[in-house]
Amino acid sequence: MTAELWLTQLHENGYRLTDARRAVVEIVEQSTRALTPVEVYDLARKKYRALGLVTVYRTLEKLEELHLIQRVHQPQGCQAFVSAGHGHQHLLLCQNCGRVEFFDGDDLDALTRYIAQKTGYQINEHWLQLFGLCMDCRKN
Amino acid sequence: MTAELWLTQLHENGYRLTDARRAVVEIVEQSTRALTPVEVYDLARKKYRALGLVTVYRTLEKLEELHLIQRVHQPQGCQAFVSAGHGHQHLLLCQNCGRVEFFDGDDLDALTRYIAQKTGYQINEHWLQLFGLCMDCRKN
DNA sequence: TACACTATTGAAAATGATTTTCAATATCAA
DNA sequence: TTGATATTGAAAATCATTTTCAATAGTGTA
Repeated sequence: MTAELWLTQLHENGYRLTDARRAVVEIVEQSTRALTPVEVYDLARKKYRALGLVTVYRTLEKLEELHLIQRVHQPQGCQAFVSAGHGHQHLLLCQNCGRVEFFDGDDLDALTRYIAQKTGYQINEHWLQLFGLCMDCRKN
Repeated sequence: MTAELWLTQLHENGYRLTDARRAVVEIVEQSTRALTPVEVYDLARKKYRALGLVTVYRTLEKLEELHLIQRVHQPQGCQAFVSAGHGHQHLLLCQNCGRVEFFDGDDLDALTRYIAQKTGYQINEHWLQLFGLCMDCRKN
């Protein structure tokens, strides 16, 4: 159960463990889709009715700060978060159901070196994201 | 003067040419940085005082629809637009001054095929963006 | 276990970004 | 030149996010 690990992380970083945080963590950790704050709010309130939307925002902020979740950029908007992969990974998104997959194994070094040389930029970082249809969504 | 071309594009697509649109187009077309709607508004109002912010939004919407500009996604936010490159190109952003460069010549086919095979996804699209420091900003 | 300190909470209000509504105006084809 | 109508800016409405604040709950300590 990784939700426990997330809570441990929060605790080890000086944050208190509350029912509100537990509810948010449980929802976000086990989702295979990126969720917006309002979606998290709606889902987490099934576990903890008294939860406030503001607390969802605040909890997501902390989870992002601890690199447990990451923001997902999509053509439709950039407000959603998913549980973050480990190490340097990239996202593969299903355009139909929103399912998120991670992958690594990209080797952009050659490209990066080429572009750096051609443009004179010092390149520090890259974002790579693939979009498509997951196995399930291809079946219709 | 590409601004003229943009106006022609607008006209050919059934949109009228107005002073407001001319001012917005001129600003966005010649900028090397991504600009937010408010930034466009402030700059364009130097050319056309009566311009309204709403018209900026509406004009940006049309320019995006015609693929003359594109939205730029950054860690700080995703509200800014730049003039779009031709064909399939990617962005290289200066983390200091915001300057935007285009590049192509990425070959992600091998990676894409590999990920498709490994995950069962049908991959339709990819986003690749590099971040770094431009020549000028490296000098300090 | 009880306590005290203070981080955390939810509600309401404030802010910021974007969209809608609407009556006045400007564009453009005829 | 004119008339149909696309476009405009202002104000209001909406949606997302942040701030404020007093009440409450978590945590380490006694």
